[in-house]
Amino acid sequence: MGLTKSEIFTNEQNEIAKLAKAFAHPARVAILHQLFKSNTCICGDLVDEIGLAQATISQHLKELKNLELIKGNIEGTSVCYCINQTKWNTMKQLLTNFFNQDLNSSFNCC
Amino acid sequence: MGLTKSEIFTNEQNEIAKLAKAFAHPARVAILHQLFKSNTCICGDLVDEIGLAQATISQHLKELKNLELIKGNIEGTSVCYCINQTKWNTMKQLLTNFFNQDLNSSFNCC
DNA sequence: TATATTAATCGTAATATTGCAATATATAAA
DNA sequence: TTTATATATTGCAATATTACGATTAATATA
Repeated sequence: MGLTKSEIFTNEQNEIAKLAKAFAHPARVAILHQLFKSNTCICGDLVDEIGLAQATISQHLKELKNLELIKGNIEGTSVCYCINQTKWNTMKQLLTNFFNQDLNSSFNCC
Repeated sequence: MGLTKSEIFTNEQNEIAKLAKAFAHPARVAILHQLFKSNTCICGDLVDEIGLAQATISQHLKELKNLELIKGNIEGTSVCYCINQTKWNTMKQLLTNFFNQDLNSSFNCC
């Protein structure tokens, strides 16, 4: 128990859920906000900007990187992160399609 | 520890995260798919359609109801659920705005 | 009224997530 | 080469989530 039964859902449903998880924590939303807002996207800057420990930020960055929503680039001792625009766009497509699906009819029981 | 530090994030960041959680599990995505697809949206039908126990479906429905993304309507012994279109639209607005934010510049370190 | 049907709630086990201190790693600078 | 700087990883504690059997509550039907 406690284990999500992925096998009973469609690939699309699992993919939507997986991507939505990226935004399901305010720290990751804050990181993404920052990456959009700023040209410099050094990990240390994110730690300063958001008030969480370095280890915690690093962990959230790893999750976003695993989903390929961001890319990291080593620059000396620091790492420069930025949005992976290609993946961001396919994610956007999938999620907005989900949001924009129409009700089958005007019938509404509630 | 293990407790999300909501107070260090903006209201918008917390709200995005809270709503994204609704879609962060395939069972809830499946429930919403079903509610969009079908006129009849009886809880028992969802249990049959999706292969999870009644208690589990009921719990997921409760979360969606708490977020006000769906409404429930008692009909005899059964309960008819459907999308709360007003809330769905405000959610859609918030999330798509987030997805559509532009990069500050064409500069890209990666 | 007694019984069946439907959904919510409770209790609990298993698993996942969040957060951080401590440590490891890797590069830059002295 | 030694030291400083920046990030990743490890280990662990606290909390949250997921799933389901059992039970409860509420209505419908016989």
